[in-house]
Amino acid sequence: MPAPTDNPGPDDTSAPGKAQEKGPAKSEQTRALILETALRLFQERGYDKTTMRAIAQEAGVSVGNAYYYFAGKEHLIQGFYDRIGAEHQAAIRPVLEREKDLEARIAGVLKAWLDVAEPYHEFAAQFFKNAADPESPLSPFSLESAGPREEAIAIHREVLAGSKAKVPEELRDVLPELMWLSQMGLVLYWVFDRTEGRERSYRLAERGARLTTRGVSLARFRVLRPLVHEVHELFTDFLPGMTKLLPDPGRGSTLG
Amino acid sequence: MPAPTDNPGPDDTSAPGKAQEKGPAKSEQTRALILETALRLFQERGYDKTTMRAIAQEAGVSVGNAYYYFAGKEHLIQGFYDRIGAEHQAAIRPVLEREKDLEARIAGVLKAWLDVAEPYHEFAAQFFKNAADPESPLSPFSLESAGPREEAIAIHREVLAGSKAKVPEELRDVLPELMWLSQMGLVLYWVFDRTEGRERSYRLAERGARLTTRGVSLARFRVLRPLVHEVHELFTDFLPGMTKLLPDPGRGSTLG
DNA sequence: ACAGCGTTTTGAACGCGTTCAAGAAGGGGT
DNA sequence: ACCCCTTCTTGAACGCGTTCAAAACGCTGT
Repeated sequence: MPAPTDNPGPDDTSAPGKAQEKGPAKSEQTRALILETALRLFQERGYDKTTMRAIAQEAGVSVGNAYYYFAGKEHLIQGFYDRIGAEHQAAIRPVLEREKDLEARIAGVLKAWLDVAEPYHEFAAQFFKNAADPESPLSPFSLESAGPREEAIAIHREVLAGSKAKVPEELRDVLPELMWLSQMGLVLYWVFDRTEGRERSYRLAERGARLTTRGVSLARFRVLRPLVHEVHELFTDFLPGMTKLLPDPGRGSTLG
Repeated sequence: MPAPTDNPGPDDTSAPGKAQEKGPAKSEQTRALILETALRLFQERGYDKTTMRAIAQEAGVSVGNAYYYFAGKEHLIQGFYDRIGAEHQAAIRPVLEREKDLEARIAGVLKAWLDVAEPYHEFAAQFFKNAADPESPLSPFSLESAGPREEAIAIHREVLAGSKAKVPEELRDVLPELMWLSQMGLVLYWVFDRTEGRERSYRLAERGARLTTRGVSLARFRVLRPLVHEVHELFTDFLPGMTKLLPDPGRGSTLG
């Protein structure tokens, strides 16, 4: 367990001093300074070799101050998630406008992710370690990541909606989530990928896009009804419930 | 990075003193003692709350001594992997002899795993953290895990071979690996599963078994040819290569 | 100016994983 | 017996993430 994150300070993504009415508090500047410094050092030296002391010193603050704003070292890499997410959103815009073919759209979105994530590959493993930990708020499945996750799924919804492909009724709801899940698979593969320029990951993205497209277009055949139904059931039952698997996040007042 | 694992001491799973000709060296006893103590304490107090100092003290040795036998704290949990693997092998024997129906065989094997793994669920997350790290030898995809991984895949091969289901030529080779991969998916789900008695994981196992079975039996239809071909290609191309994605493990003598 | 109070900042201290130089044990070989 | 070499064992020391009591700061009301 990293830490209960019950700091007295403002939590991640929360506003500065709440009693404040004025502009961007000094607090936000300090917070940003620490974050920027951390991300820079992570990129320069790698995650493990960047110490909290170094971050603090380089930012011109004390160690304790860093912990006032961030619950722990791993919370600093949340900044990378956000950054990648934002860059990805920007990168796919032209792709989704240009391409109308489903396969091209999927491949485009996936490859765009690989593109923007490339600079961070070196320590991607590091945040994957935390990602696999159900306790960690950094896990893509965690409640805390619900926002970014929804955004990512929305991308796939748009990929699907903007294409001319005919998607069977039954799949329409779950498919985006399924595509997101397979994207997580790609990410996992990518993390392990040591090939030059992440070449194999790009090829996997292409193949995955093709496979998905074929699957979708075949899904309307009669023989596949039971299979499609099965897939649909499995993912409606188990995917949305994933976050619910985690312990209830402190139901303070149960109204009873 | 945990540590280069180039200790002077005997490596995991290696014989004791090599110059020795005699029986089970004292060394092996010490090693086993430390391991047993560690596993016991992990189970009693959880992984994080068990310190190396406590393990050493409880085992009646010094901290340094533990590090002589094990490259690091996380290497101690390798013992759990082995234990689970062995217990699983034993647990599936009756299942594979009794059941001849493919779906029942798959479900049986998966549920058997959930059964034997249950006592370790509490800190399963901990070893999953390492598992997602490509650098870690504990990752199920790592070269170091090739042995256990092959064993696990062999189980699925046997599941398939011993059933009366007709498996299309093209899938016969890759299917066991695919089933193993989906098993890893189940394990991931299980790690996150907080429901009573891991109830949802069991249901997912059942559903997964059904889905796989349906998929296999449908795979012989004509319309599905391209899809099956796609799946086959994707997994022959990318799955076996996974370990190859990792950096070459010191190619000492390249024979040329 | 001053007191009161929330917010922000500090840095010493703690606990833990890990390392390492030094020593103890156990055998041959002479 | 003695030396020498490998194998094993020790525990102090190091580095790092993290905590916490105390101080500094900034603001508002009087």
